[in-house]
Amino acid sequence: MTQTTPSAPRLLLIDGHSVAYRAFFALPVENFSTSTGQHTNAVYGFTSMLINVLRDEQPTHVAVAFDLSRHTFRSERYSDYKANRAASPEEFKGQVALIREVLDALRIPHLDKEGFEADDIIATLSREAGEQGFDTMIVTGDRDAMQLVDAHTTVLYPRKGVSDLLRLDPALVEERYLVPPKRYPELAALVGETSDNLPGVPGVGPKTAAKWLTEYDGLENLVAHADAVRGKAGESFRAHLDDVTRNRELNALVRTLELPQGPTDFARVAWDREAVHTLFDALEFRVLRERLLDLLPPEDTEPEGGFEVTGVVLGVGDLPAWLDEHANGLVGLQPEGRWGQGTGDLTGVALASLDGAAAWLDVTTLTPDDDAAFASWLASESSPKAMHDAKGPLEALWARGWELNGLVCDTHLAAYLLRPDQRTYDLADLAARHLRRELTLDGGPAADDGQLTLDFADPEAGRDAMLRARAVAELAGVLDAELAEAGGASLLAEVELPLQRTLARMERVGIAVDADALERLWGDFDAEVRRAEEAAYDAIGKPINLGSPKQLQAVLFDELDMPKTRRTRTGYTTDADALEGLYAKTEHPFLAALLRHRDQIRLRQTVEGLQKSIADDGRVHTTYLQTVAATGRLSSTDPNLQNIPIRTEAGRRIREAFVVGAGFETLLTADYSQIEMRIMAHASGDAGLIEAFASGADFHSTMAARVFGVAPEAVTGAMRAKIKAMNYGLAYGLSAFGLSGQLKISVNEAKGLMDEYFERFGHVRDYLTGIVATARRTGFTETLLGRRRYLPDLNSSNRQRRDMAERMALNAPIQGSAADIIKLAMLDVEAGLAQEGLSSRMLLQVHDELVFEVAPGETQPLEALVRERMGHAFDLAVPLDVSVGSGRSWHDAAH
DNA sequence: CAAGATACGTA
DNA sequence: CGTACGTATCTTGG
Repeated sequence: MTQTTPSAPRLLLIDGHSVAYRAFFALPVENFSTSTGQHTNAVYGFTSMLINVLRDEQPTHVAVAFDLSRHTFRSERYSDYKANRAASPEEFKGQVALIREVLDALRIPHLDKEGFEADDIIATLSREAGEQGFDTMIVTGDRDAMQLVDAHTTVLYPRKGVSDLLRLDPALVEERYLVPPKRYPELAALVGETSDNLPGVPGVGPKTAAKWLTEYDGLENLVAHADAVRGKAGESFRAHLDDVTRNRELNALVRTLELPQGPTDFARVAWDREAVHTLFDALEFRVLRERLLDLLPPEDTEPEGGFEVTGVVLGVGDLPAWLDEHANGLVGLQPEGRWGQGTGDLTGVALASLDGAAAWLDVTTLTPDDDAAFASWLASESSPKAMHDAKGPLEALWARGWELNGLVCDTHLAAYLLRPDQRTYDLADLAARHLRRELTLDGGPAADDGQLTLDFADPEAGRDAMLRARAVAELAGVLDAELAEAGGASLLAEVELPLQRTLARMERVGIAVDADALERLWGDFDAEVRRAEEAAYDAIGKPINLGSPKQLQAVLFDELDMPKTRRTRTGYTTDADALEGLYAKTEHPFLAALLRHRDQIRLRQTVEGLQKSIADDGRVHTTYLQTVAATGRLSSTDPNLQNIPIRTEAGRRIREAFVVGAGFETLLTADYSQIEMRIMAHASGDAGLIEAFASGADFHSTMAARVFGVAPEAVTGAMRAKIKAMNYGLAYGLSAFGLSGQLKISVNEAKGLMDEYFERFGHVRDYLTGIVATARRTGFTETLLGRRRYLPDLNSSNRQRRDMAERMALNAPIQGSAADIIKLAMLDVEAGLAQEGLSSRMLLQVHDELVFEVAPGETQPLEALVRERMGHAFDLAVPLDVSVGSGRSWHDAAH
């Protein structure tokens, strides 16, 4: 491939200590620490700077120099050297070692030398680099480095913090310091350097110093003619000649060190991706990781460590023969194009076979013969294919009229099942982690979202896609094997893979909305927003930004002097709970208006969001994310249809705008009641709990009757509410404190309630403690279908982290098993629709609820089908209760 | 301008 | 000081 390489190699040298120290003071240490208490502000700042410079300067060679200790030849020569410097703060210590770890992971060499400073190393390397024809960039906060600037050497000096780097070339050095770079240390010797504890000549500043140096053509000559220097400053100079001479000796950088490595040894190489991930996980650098991954991977990858394909760009009529020859085993398929909102379009497809052959097909210019051959191969169940995140591409394939069958592995889904709490499943990272291979792409690692645009004028078009296709094909085998090892093979093959297609269908179909109804709603909510706004302004006598927590805090706690609420990181909370508490105490009309405003503005924006997502077909097409929730749930985005309001009357009105589409009869909703408690009953085997479900009576009341030891008809509303909160809280790792807060009772009372509860339902307690104990031992929790979630923090020495992990461990198998069950139900229902030849279709999933669009005359058969299939998706020790409702809108279909 | 914090909707 | 999410907005730091 052709790459425009600059004529000269570009060497980046960084003064590690200087930059780290700058970063340490630029970024507030209290905002940068991991949950284990390790401070990371210097590491963060250094790494952030490094990423920026790698991106902006595109160096071909990189090295970092560090100071070893404060004992150097300079401190030998002058014991007060840097003696004014405070010992480095406690929080700084240890961060340098972490920076070195970062460099190791990035495979960037770092050097130090006993008795010398990082500056001297850099001075030596920059000299060598100059002699060897490099262009050199030096990042340092130490001004002594100015003396190194020349036509091929630039200093990048942090102006403020560590991200704003000033680029100093010879002209700029002269402009700023009034002398050429070579003379800078002479000037510094006269003026002094407080940070090094080198006093200069009193009364002599940069201007005088520069004037003298110019007049006498340098320090040496100036010293020789010290007697001739006139004025008070001249006297002062003569009185401090020794200081000046010493300063000059000390600030001269050593350019002739013996170093084990030279510039040519610093060529950039591929990162150790696994180490990067491990380290960034430990440092909790989320954003930096993303920024790092956005960088082009280094070009100098060892070929044997990367992916190679023999790629061809298929021309007219080439496809059938290629498929015949190479598509005999598993083929990796890498589509390029764009997708979203339930549809998409493809520009091209790369195919890669495990025999090493790869092909690129421009699907926009296919002949009818090629099209037919491709369509038939795609649709063939017996031609095995692997893809990475196939759902979007599948919708794009459908949009071109192609069917896809024989997808035996999706590396995105497989990687998720293996490690469900990763943030991303970037193909290059998977290759590094599971194949220990570097996937080096020209176009950057961005193609996962389908937004990559390819330039077809480029003859290399398709190269990246072919490499990705090859990586997918190879990964498929490895991930399958790892998954089999972890007991997750059937979860992939029988649940997630088929579900992906089901979700694609749901996304493609979308749900109809009544745009006029939304318009009216918007108007109503908007009017309410304005009214509340005015009421709020009236109540405090002036307008403020009601959406600004900061301004609210000023009004509530300073001006109105209300009692302080719960603390947040930045002040006092103004959340709805707290405002209601304040209202109960003060009855201030501002609070009522504010709460009303919050409500209405939120409703308005929900409506607005929906309006913006209405597609040309008058329907809203959400996107389900299948690999985001660590428990195994789905999530919904763009727009999120899993958080449409239901709890308040005003909110429910929004559900009236989700309606049955043309040609269909009604919407039908079906949801599981108390599925998580049923899973708890099943998994714990608690006889009391199982019985409570078997009775079929109101669950919370039944439970309350048992806990309080009263007859079912004697259960009061308060008793039921307490037990209901307890029931729901159990699966979340509820504490007595949390329960007390929620029920507004004392911690003691809450504790008593919990004791009483567990007294009656002992197996529940045993089950819950057992989950945590097992997970602590094995390292993971497991759902009914064997879906794992790894929780290494269960053994953390940090109590907060450990407690958090314990709550996750309690919740994951329960929430995850519920997710398993509804996923099975979705597949069963879909299969049932096909078997029974029904035209009704599944539209939405909201964790324990499914929404269907019912074809004319199918209400009865669909309801029967849904009840049957959802009710028997998985065999539990208690019945799976399903409630069903139908109506013209989602609201009306509620039950 | 991007990232974090806050607030809040759902199960 | 219960879990799992996504989105809008404001604030803050680069």
